[in-house]
Amino acid sequence: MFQKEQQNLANQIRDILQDQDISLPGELEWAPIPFSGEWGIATSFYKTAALEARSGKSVQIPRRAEEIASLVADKLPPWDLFPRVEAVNGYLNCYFDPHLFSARVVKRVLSEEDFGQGDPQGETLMVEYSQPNTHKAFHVGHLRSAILGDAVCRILDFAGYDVIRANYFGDMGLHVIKWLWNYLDRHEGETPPEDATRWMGDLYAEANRRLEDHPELETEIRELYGRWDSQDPEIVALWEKTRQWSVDGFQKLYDELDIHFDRLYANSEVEFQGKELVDNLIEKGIAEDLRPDDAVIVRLDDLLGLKKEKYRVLVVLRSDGTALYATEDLALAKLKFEEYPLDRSIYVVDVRQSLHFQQVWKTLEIAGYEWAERCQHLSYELVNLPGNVVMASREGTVVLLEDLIREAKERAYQVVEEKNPDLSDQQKTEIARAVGLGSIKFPMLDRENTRIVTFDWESALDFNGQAAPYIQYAHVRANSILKKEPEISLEVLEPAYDLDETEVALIETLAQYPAVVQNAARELKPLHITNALYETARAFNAFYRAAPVLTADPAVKAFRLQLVEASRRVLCSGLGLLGIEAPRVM
RNA sequence: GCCCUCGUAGCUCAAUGGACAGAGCACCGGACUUCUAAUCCGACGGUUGCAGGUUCGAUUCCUGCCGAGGGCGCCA
Repeated sequence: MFQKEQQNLANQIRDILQDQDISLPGELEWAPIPFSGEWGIATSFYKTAALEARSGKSVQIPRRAEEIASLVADKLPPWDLFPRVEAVNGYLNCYFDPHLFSARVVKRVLSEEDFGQGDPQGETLMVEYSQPNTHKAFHVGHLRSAILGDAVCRILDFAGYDVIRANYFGDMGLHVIKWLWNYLDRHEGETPPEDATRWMGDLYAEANRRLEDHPELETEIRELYGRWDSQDPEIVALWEKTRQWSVDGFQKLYDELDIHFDRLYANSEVEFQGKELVDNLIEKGIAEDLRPDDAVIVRLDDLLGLKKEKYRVLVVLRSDGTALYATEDLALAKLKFEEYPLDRSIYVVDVRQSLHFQQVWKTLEIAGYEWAERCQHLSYELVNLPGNVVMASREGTVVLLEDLIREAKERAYQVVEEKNPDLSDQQKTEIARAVGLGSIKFPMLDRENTRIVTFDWESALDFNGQAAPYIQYAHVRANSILKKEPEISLEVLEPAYDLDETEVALIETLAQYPAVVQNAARELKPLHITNALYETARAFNAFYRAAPVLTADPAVKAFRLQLVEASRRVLCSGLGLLGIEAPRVM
């Protein structure tokens, strides 16, 4: 957050080096000084020395880097912001004046409406995530896309991008037909109970079991699919009604998780457009129509003249003319760019569909849609059960989301009861929700997207250590101090006392928050937020232990209260970016 | 066969190509008359899968191998 100071410093260094006929290889790169208790920024001159070496001078790079660093350290004029400058190992360490800078950081956090919020980037992004299938259960395996996509949207939005949140329902396909068949056969006239999504899933599982036991019933399925294709009004009406049951059920879950969307797409919506697009591909000679014996295919590698197989062959329409997922995805990609002025279109979908998306977008690119290259797959690994069991609705190896949420809240409630029995029941319930949901979301966000999450109850509901409750608790601690001193001045004065090292460390993490937000947005990685937030919480806890606030001398107290408020804001803001609530009490 | 991802402490995971590779969990030993101990402090723990290469410098980039998982024309 000291870009201006860095720039000034960099300019001075550039001048000094120019006088010596030394040229920089590019912009100087600054990083925080990595030693604990030390506070400032550092840059190194290895690249500068390496540039000299490459230009023909015979220099030993490490020694030369050291030389340059010392030279700069000697010539740099004294500056109140950086009272101490030293050259070590080819690095130039510029130490902040702790009083000046701490005041500046705290002042900035307190003066801004939303500290860390980025300037408008002038880029419009669509993020598609969650993508549940109607007429099926919603289980823990589906959760990562929803939680990851939601966090990415929150981060992008905060970082200054214009974000459109999209969902894409799988509301038609073989699974839906199976469900409708079983419903008509066994459950006609029934309406869903309170827990509609579970019931929808149960009926789907029942349909699968029946078909497995009696494969001959497949003919009935095909017959029913035919009635759908010919838009038999009775079937269409039933589909619309039952589909809504699922959609309403999903909405309840999304509300519970505080996950929301701006635009709901459905594959039934793009089925027809997809077929049209395929016709168009055939006309252009991009797709080969091999019907009725074979499907409609796009030979991507041949079209691109690739010798080694890379994109392979994409089937864009079944031989009987019915639509595939690919058919619909072609149309959906196009529809998104027609509806919105998108700079990028991001798909939060698991890694197994990686090739599929490469194929779809490459096909569109060949067809001349210039926006196709602005489609991006944010792939993530699956959520497994212990023993490397993949969740599958058909095999019954699932943990239902409803169950997970209920259990998480129950366990959190028990802990609140134990820690804080005097709270009202309503308060306990609210805390249990915040902590329970946080403990579900955090494990999906605090690791690389490309890593498999192994879900087990024990670790998901372990409220200790590097997890959401740790951060929430730090927030609670800040609040409990502020509760006792509700009137704090936002006029930040330079602290007129020797700062405790825990204060310096805490202020350091606060100062880095805006840069972390930008980095997380740029790389689409909520992991950067969880890391930074954990560091802030840890620094706050250390401060909390070492530096008394309420009992301190008035001048010390005044500044520390402001620091507590600044910390509280950053903790709350960061949790918000993850879609996790920051309770005031717990 | 081709392609993708992963391999770091006993376990789960971090680390813009930079300074001694860091946390949590587990185990062991400490700290509540305090702004709430859902906390903190200490100890233990490493040939970053292996072998090369690029670089002043590699956990990070490249190549090969080993191991795990995943994908590859009418599922989504």
